[in-house]
Amino acid sequence: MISHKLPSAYYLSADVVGMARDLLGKVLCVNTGNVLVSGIISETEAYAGVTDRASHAYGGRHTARTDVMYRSGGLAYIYLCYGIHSLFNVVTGPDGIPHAVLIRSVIPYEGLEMMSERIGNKEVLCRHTDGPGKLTKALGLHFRMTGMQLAGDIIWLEDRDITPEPEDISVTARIGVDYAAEDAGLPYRFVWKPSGQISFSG
DNA sequence: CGGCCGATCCACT
DNA sequence: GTGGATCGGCCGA
Repeated sequence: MISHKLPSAYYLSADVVGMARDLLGKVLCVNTGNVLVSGIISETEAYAGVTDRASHAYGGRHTARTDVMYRSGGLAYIYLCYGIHSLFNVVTGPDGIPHAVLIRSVIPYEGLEMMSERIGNKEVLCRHTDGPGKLTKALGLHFRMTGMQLAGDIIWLEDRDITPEPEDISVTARIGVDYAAEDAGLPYRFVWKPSGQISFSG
């Protein structure tokens, strides 16, 4: 069987905004306890290195938590937000450049039974995975998993040739970053709203 | 060591 | 639309 897994080299692009756009339609897979769950990425935000006031690495801040952002692309950066939610980011870019893409929404894809269990045995709908804190709960991603390789066999991304139509993608300012002053309005958020049936060629 | 705060979510009104 | 939950990280003293 063909592997659709994205290779480590995929994550090395220095264009973090382009990466955020490109991740739409990719499949985020998580395998814990020998159970696979996955979702199709439908909303992302770019966080652009040390110059981005909204980034945890702004101004070169480099702490135990943010160290993973500075490493070569292809790692998971997962952190606790508001004391409750784990938020999942894809670390991108070359070594030393702390770029990351926040995954804000996915479309439930595989492992619906496991996802249902995780969200309280409800029927799994898009509304259960359409926020950064919600999708990590459904997929079983936890901030303790930060630093994991994305080309490994616990967390990885796949290219299943799911390609968003350009007209179905909107670009907006990022959510919840008002504190970032002049960077709050940057067009770094990408939202894919499929207008028709999602098609698969792979 | 203390205090503040957050890349959110949900229950209420 | 509003406010509370909830706690690790970060910074200043």
